[in-house]
Amino acid sequence: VAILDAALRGLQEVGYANLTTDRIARDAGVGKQTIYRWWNSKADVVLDALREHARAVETRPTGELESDVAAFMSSTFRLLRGPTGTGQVLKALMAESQLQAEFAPRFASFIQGRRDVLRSVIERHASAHADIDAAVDMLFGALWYRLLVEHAPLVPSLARSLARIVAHGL
Amino acid sequence: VAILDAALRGLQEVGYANLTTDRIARDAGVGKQTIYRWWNSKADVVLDALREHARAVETRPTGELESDVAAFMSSTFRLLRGPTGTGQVLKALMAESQLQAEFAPRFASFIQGRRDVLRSVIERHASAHADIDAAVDMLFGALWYRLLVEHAPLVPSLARSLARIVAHGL
Amino acid sequence: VAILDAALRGLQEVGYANLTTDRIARDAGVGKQTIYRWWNSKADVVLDALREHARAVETRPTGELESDVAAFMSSTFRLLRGPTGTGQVLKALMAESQLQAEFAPRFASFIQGRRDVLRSVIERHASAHADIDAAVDMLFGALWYRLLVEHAPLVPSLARSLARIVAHGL
Amino acid sequence: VAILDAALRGLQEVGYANLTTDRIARDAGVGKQTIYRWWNSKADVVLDALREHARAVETRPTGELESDVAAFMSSTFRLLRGPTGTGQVLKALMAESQLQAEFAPRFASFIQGRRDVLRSVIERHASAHADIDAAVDMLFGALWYRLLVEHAPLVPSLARSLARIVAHGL
DNA sequence: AGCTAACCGAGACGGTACGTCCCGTCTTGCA
DNA sequence: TGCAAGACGGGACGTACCGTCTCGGTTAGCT
Repeated sequence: VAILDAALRGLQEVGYANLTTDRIARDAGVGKQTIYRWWNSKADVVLDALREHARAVETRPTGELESDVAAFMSSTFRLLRGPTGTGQVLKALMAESQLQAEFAPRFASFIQGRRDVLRSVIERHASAHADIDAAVDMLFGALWYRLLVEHAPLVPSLARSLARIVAHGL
Repeated sequence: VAILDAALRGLQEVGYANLTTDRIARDAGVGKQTIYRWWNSKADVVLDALREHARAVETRPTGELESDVAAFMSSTFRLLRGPTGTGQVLKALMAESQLQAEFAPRFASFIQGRRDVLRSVIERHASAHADIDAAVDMLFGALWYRLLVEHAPLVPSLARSLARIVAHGL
Repeated sequence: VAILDAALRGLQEVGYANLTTDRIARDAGVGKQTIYRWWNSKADVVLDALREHARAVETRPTGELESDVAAFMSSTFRLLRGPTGTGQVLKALMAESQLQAEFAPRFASFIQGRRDVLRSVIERHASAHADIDAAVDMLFGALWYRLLVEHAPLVPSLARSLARIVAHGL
Repeated sequence: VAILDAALRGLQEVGYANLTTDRIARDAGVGKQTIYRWWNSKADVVLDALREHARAVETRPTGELESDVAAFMSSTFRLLRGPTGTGQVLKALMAESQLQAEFAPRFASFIQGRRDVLRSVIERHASAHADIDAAVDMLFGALWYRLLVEHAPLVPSLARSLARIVAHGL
């Protein structure tokens, strides 16, 4: 509702770190208590506000494991680098989930949702005995690792490299 | 010095999130100012306190890429799961580096040190045109991903799976 | 009605200061709105709940000013020290009337009622030119002063002392 | 210090009921914590801010009980009606001491200080066996009663009436 | 040996955000 | 249709830490 909108607006204006509960409340024209009634912390609000963004990543199958994976990763990269600052927000949520124990499970379930999508993409092609979990961890792991450490950008060529290695390695 | 000891002690007693500068100062029998004279935040103190732990991961080369990588990853996993809570602290530092912009570069350089070690392990065997950066990102990425999200533990069998996929995929 | 009962029950269980409108409503099995429809604040509810208690103080005239006054004051003291906590509640209402401007006139009219009773007791005996208002203020004043400050209890001997001074002084 | 000044300023600008801890802190250019470090509530701050005002009431003895008492009461009335709003603030403090149990003893000791002054005035003349406590209660009682209920103002003629009754009654 | 200067513990300080509490009003859904 | 139930906007509260700033006592070095 208005609270989620206010949260997104605040994220773009001042960034997650400077986003306060008071600010969201004021922007949304809402009492602080109303926020605490429905969520446990600003992290939960932001996670909710973000959920719909994530749905945007969809790929239709081609015939090949490598190209499917490359397409999926590319599409995700694009979202994260996009103008909505989704990447920056996800970084902050990952951080919050480390520091606020009670937020962690809710964030983990969001992550699990993404894993399931990628897993189903791989399962379309992979042999049954392959270690798909490890592959998913490597793909998303590389993504998160670059996102968090920022030693290098999430460029399309990386998506292709990752896809190639996994496709050959499985 | 005594400050680093107090920091480590505090980490094990209350965890990173509940560790405050005041607490470290009191535990170390030191004025807060003395801490700020040498470090910029508790994250820097903890990073310093941690640096020596990381040096423990060393592997001597065998003849094979796959087994070298598996050994390196296994050894790292062991450290992270160890009784000193190194894994937990690293998670918290990664989190802090997202929320405190000025800490990020110092943490990134710590990360880069680890990358360099793994990279040199791979370079002993890989062909020159292989995408080693992507491989390193996948290996460390998978590690961090599991460490942060905790959807599955860092078991030795994962180390072997990761090594196999990378060795075949490169 | 049930609301007044719930208010009295609440007063004895948690005291005036911790009595909230929500609590009265919940205890009475009533919507908060229903309370606000008939009263302006919890102070008004409590004042209503209290009114009947006050009627209990009645004295029949003897022949003497001093003994009539002593009897009236004694009787009032007895009520205030009684097991219903009337004294405690009155203190709280006096407090509320200081902090909530719109409640003050309603409380003042309650007070005026008591003044009228005492005044008529004195007028039975006093000479017309005596300053009865001052006497009433002194008598009730001493009562309220001890009630509010609690530097000493409202014992019967005080009632006699007050009556003696006023009777001789007028 | 600056906090007490800010409190007094705030009292005159918005009155006790609308005076908030945040406001005092902001006006004084001070962190809220600093206030809570030295006082327990805004009531304590205000009580402190007020203490010096009270010292202003001093009377030198004449030869007569009645005139001494009348002078003391008159002088006190003048202070309470004065332009600093001392009377209004005292009302609010009396109210607070009813609603905040832990403030009550501190306020009571302030009250006791005033009692001691009046008592010593009376003791200069009164016979040893007279009930001076009752007299003090009546005098200050009448004062507080009118101050709190506001059924009539604290005019000098009242001071004279009270003094006469007490002087004749003792 | 005495005097001075640097250092450092202790912790008060200005400041910001937090999460809770209660108020008095507004909305919903059952009877 | 009326009322219980309770969500809501609002705003003060008291607490927790942050990073900076005094304040004294101690110590080390210089005279």
